[in-house]
Amino acid sequence: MNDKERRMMPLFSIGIVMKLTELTARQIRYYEEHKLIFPERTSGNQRLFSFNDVDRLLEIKKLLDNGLNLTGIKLLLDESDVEKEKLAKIRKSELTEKELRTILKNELSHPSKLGKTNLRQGELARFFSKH
DNA sequence: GTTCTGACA
DNA sequence: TGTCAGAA
Repeated sequence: MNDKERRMMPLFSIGIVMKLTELTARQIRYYEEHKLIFPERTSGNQRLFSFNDVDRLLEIKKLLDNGLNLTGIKLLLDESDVEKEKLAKIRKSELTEKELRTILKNELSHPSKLGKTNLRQGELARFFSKH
């Protein structure tokens, strides 16, 4: 079982997640209604949260403190997920030279969080020295 | 005892 | 968002 599968595994009850995130059950259910998290359900219809869900909830909590509304947070989280996949591929060297060039080109014209927080300096430097 | 959905002074 | 009801 790889890391991705581990992070997606449904493990925690809402009670556990409440303690882990210091959010109320009401808030957690509300965020699910608004498609910010996707917990599984037990045969008895009780929510089961993954490590990923907990991570997202902690991020949501932080973003809420910074004054963002749920819509903005959803956009950021979705975008963040896309970038995480890019990084995962880059780390596993699954990208072809052509794809690497495309990503770099896009980053130069439309800088995203890839070049700010997600990408570490070393990784960015690697792009430039690659060719 | 815990969690679920729906509703609202 | 908090909280209560009624059910699972």
